[in-house]
Amino acid sequence: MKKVTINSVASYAGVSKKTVSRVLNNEPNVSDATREKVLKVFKELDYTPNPIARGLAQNRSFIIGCIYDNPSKSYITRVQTGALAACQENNYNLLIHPCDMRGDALISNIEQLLQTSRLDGLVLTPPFSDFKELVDFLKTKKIPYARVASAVLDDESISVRSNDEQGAFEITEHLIGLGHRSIAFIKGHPDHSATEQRFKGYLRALETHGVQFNERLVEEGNFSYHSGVDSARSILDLTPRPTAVFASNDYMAAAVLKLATQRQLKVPDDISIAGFDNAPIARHIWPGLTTIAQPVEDMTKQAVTKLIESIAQPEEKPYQVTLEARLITRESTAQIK
Amino acid sequence: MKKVTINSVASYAGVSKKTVSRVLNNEPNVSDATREKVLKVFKELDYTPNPIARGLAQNRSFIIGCIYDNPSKSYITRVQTGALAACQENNYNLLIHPCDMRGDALISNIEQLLQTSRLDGLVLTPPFSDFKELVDFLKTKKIPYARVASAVLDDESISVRSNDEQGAFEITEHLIGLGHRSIAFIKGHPDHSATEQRFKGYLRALETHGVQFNERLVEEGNFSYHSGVDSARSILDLTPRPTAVFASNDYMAAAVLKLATQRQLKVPDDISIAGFDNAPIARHIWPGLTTIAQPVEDMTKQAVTKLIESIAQPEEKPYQVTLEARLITRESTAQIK
DNA sequence: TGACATTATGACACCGGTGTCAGCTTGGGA
DNA sequence: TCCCAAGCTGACACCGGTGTCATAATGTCA
Repeated sequence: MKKVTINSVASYAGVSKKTVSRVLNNEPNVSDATREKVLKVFKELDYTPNPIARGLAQNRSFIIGCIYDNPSKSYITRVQTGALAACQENNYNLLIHPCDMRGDALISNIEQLLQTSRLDGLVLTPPFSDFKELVDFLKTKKIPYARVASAVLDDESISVRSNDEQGAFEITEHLIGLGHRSIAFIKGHPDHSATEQRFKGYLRALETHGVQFNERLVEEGNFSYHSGVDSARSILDLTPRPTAVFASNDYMAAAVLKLATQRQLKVPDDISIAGFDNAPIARHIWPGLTTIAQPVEDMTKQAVTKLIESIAQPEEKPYQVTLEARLITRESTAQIK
Repeated sequence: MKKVTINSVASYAGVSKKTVSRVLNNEPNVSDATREKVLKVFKELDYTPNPIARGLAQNRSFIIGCIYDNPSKSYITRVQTGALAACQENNYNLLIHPCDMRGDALISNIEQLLQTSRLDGLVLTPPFSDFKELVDFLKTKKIPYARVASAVLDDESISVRSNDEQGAFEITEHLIGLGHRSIAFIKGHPDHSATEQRFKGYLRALETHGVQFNERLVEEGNFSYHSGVDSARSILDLTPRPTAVFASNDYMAAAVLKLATQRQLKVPDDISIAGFDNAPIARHIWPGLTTIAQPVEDMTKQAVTKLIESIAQPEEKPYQVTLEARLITRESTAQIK
């Protein structure tokens, strides 16, 4: 079984390479008869163009990079799912690149990645979506990029987000509606812009409903389960104990639930717990977590689709979209007793 | 800023392209003086070879594909971590390709993938690791592949596994040691070879310790949380109720725990629960799950490293290794009352 | 019917590497 | 001193596509 290349197709069809190339790329100026003939040969010879050769000629790799530094594995999985969907539709590949947000070497690490892999574009997921230094670097290097779940839509680039502030507002409002007035809050990782957004939503809900803000009820977390345990300890030790806890993601909420249960507290009877993200764990534990569902796959898919479009036609075409988040109530929150 | 290519390096250093290529690939027959000179120019010009051009010349893509169809996201994440580690060390990229194990189109789907992406090799993760049809296909196509967590080491290929049977034996033995004699078992997905292995370990432990096997205690699951819920329902409805449940993975074990808790059963006082895999959820819930930890990252890393080696030097070099699994006891199992 | 615009096609260079092979240096042994 | 093997180097083709430009074929209009 010999390799089928553009040359074999050309000679078999009795046309030049270039004509075959034209047919391949749906270029104009090919007569219908010739196009038909070549297409038929494609079928007969079962021809697939070699993306590497094409990449060399066009100085493209047909690979999109996705960088992340996120403690939430389920979030990453969802991002990958969305990105893969977009890539598959456009015959792109996805290169995943976990890296360390903090290290000094970050920028040079990314530069290295771009150099060696010749990526056509980069998807920035939290916390990189709002990492100004990196974004500026990509801008000057003219590397196409798209941002997922960035806090703000402030530039001419591609950015798809969901409304974290509004989500946090709604879930806090839900707790207030259940009669809670002492609602603890666990913040996320300071590098993530979502952290501030979710906190803002919490504050706005308190204010809207005339609930006094109490800064002793706020704990610093970092989105990891472990940090949730620490925060939970502080919160459960408070006297009077808050009647509800809103953690900035489900892992930390799960940690609160675990510690509360260990301490013989009944959830939601003794304390209500709410999370954020609708991670799998939110429905894998008892009681299930009330949380906010974000369309992570959809966000990422849109971002990557637009990114690939912008690679093909590099006019500056901003695409800035905010998708809605949705409250999901489960058993972990209830009317105050 | 102009692109730095092998040509610029060559003319700058005053040697031929080929000599630069020799230095790049550490080939012999380059004088030390020349080598030094070229290496210096590499630094000065900050040269990085273009993997696409190299790929075209050598008919390689420097991309490894990883295919999976696994309900356990955390397992996939761990596989990716291991595979990425090996890839990064060898300047390879990882292409992830979720696909449907059952569909008729599987083989042609994979064929399509290989055609369009020109992968250099494939990592088969469960359930594909033991999918004979696919393995045979790859063999005839002479596509290098490595198998992760396959049930058996029976051929001349690359295969890294951990000892599922022994792990299941140990955890069952642990339960027997705690006084349990009525131990329910939830099987995994029939397509996964681990399913049978774990069941065998369970049986062997019963036999070794003279515990009568009772087939009514065995439920069919499929590794998903949801299937765990169904199995849990049947098991908890049994009279007399078993005093322990061993689920073939942690998600199903978590489902048993959730249902038991919903039904006001105390774990482990009323019923002990054990899982398998040491997934994150095993320590994120209360009580934490007693389980078997497998070196998934390490397995995958070894497999991919060997795979890349075998691509570079395609002599038939089997690499068949079994790593050990480890019992982790947490709060979900206890002495029978 | 002739002049000219438009469409269709192919020859050829090029992308940035690697493989082959020939030619030039060296050094060691006869 | 001469010969030959081994070491070093470069010229050139090649991998499989795409871009540029010249040319051939066709159509249009006066």
